[in-house]
Amino acid sequence: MSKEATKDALLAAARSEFAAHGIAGARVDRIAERAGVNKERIYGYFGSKEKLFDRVMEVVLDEMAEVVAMPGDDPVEYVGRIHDFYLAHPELIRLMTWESLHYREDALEGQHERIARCAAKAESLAAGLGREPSPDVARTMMTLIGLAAWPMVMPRLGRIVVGEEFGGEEGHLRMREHLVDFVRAALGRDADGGTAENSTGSTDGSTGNAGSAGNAEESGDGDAR
Amino acid sequence: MSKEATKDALLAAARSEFAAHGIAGARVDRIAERAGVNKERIYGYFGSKEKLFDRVMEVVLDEMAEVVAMPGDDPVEYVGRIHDFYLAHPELIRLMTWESLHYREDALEGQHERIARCAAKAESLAAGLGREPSPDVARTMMTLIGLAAWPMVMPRLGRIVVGEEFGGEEGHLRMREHLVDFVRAALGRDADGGTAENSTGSTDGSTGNAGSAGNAEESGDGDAR
DNA sequence: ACCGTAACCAACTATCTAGTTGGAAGTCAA
DNA sequence: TTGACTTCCAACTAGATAGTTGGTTACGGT
Repeated sequence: MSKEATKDALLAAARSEFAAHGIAGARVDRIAERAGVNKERIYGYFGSKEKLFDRVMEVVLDEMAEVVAMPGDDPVEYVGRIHDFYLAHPELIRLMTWESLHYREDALEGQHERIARCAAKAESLAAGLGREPSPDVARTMMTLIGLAAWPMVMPRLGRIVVGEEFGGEEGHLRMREHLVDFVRAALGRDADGGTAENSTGSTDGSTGNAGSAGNAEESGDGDAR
Repeated sequence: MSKEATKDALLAAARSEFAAHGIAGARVDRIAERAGVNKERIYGYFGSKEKLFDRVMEVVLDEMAEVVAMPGDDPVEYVGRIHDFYLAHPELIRLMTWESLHYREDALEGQHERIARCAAKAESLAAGLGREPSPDVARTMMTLIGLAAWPMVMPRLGRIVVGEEFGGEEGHLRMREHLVDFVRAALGRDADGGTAENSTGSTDGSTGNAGSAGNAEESGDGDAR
């Protein structure tokens, strides 16, 4: 096994382990075992458990930036898309959440580039909104990401607030529709986007929009907790 | 020291410890020490570290329900209010977050009553929105909570997306305004009172037209499942 | 005072865990 | 082959940690 392959195996194993148990809960022995590599390699290549976590997070943050990329021409459907992605890749959002709890002020490697890249994305969103790039557009982007991710971040709260029907495939679909509608209203986009459906200020039909959404799921990514 | 006082001291200490370090990261010795109580009492009264965490969470969830209570007559300012509360009580949101990562399907004690109580709140929100209580109103409530909490849940993401100015008192204030505007637009409530002078100026665009948008949707076929 | 019950605690233990060590097995060049 | 270098690993260690134990102190009734 080459050096790189070993490192990759460790990173992949660490990713699952950290996603499932967080930093404190993760066990280096489990990581090594799952990677089929001797534990000592973790220290040889990464230095410590925590540094390994940081390396994992750097990759994850980049992926995150990738996903969140290109709000494209339709900020509304954008939210649906992110939502679906998070739903299909729970471990991504779990890692983000662990990281946020760990949150130390000192930046992760490459933070600066990530910020820069993100600024580019915000420009794209600004274009989609027909506005100039500005901190406020960036805040909108932050908010859209939050809306899409929230149901997956706080499942128990969801069950408390929404009730039993929060969960399940059906529940997720309903939530998705709700989010898309919410954002549509917030951004004041009455169907100007190419979507076929009539925006209907007046409720009723409801379902119409969800259909337009282009696929929803695609379950992938095993790694359940 | 009476039994109750000891238990309370332990719960309070546990709350800080768990908020700071999570379940796996928390140390029972630290909890006992901070409570000024012998560690063994934790096992005597609560059974285990994990059960202690559950007890803490039951209290926290109740508080959460309390805060989230009474959307009252103005759903828009409601979001600002929750936002401020979370900002002022970070440990509450941290505990919620740890818990969500821990998430085991089996409900915490009293989950049912919490759900019931929350349903009552949703009714209040429905009234504020001028709509009938429905699962969709509950979803709106979930979304509003998410909007208010998101910046505190994902500070690092905030810094990446929004940039340096995300943090600090100024940053929080800006975010708050943004959120309130966003919700106002989404719920189609024109500004009544003199809230929020629009600092960013950005705001305007949406508010106007969004008013028309009115409500979002109500799913036709009642409840699934 | 006496007794039973319940709160309390110092010290202990069995286990677990991050991190280390010293050397074996490959790799490549001369 | 030799020798320098790198990747790899089984076994080890020092310290931490959740959970126990056995006994002591406070308390409330009779």
